[in-house]
Amino acid sequence: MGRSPCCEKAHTTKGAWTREEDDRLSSHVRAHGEGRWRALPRLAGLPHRCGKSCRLRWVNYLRPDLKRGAFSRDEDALIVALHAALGNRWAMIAAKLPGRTDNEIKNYWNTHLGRRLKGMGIDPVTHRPVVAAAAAGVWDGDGDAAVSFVRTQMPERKKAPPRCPDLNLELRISPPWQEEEEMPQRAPVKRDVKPAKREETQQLKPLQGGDFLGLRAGMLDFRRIQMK
DNA sequence: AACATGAGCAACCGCCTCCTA
DNA sequence: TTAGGAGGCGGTTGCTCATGT
Repeated sequence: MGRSPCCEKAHTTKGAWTREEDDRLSSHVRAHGEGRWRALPRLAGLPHRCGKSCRLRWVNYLRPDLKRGAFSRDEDALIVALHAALGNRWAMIAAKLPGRTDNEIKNYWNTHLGRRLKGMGIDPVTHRPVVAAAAAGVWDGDGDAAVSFVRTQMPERKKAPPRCPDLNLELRISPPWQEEEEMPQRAPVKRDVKPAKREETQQLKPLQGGDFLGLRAGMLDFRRIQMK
C-alpha cells in the first residue's frame, strides 16, 4: 500500500522549537485536546511544522503532567525490570512510569542504565550476565517471579518475536566484598542548564546487582505496577 | 585559551498498527 | 474485505555543552 508522506518536506521547518511555537502548540492543544495531529499545524498557526513533529513536541516536552528531572531509584529499578520483561517497548514501559515519556526513558536507558548494567557485567539486551559468568555457572537461568508477573499482565504485541525466553532478574552477581555506597541524589535537571557531565558520570559507578534494582530495599514492588 | 572528545537529549525518520469508509 | 489515512513507536541522528588536554 502506498504511503503518503506525512508532510510536504520542502515546506516544513525542522530543528529546535521556539518559545512562540511552543506557546501556539500548547494553547491549541489545551483548547482543542490532543489528536488530529495532521491538521493541527494549520489550525494552530504552525503551518511550517509537521504534524508528527507537533505531536512529538507536545508528548515529550509540553504536556503539563510531565515529571521533569532526575529518575529516582524506584524508577530505575522499575525500568530495568520492565525492560527485562518487555524489551525495547518503551511506550509500554513509559505507561508504567507516570510523568515519563517513552523518548525520555529510551534516552535514559541508552545513556545511563544500559551502561550501568554493562558495568555490572550484565548484557543490557538480554539482562543476563556476560558469557564468562554464565559459563562459570554463576547464572542459573531460572525465571523470576516478578518478571513473570509483568509478562503475564502485559498484552502481547501481535508480531513481536519471542525474546529473552528465560529472563531472570536476580541480578545480584557482584562480588560480596564491594563497599555499599549511598547513591547520591541527582540534582533536578533544569532546562537550559545542562548538568555537569563528569559529575554525572562519577555517579554512575556500578552498583551492586540487587541494590541497583532496589531489591534489597524492597523498592521493586510489583504490586505498585498499575495495570491498565 | 584553544581545541578535542564524549555525554546527554531533543528531534527526525521511516516502519508498523489501527481505524474507518 | 481491503485500501488508505492517521497516529504511534523505536531507532537513529545531530546539536549543544561540559570536561580534559
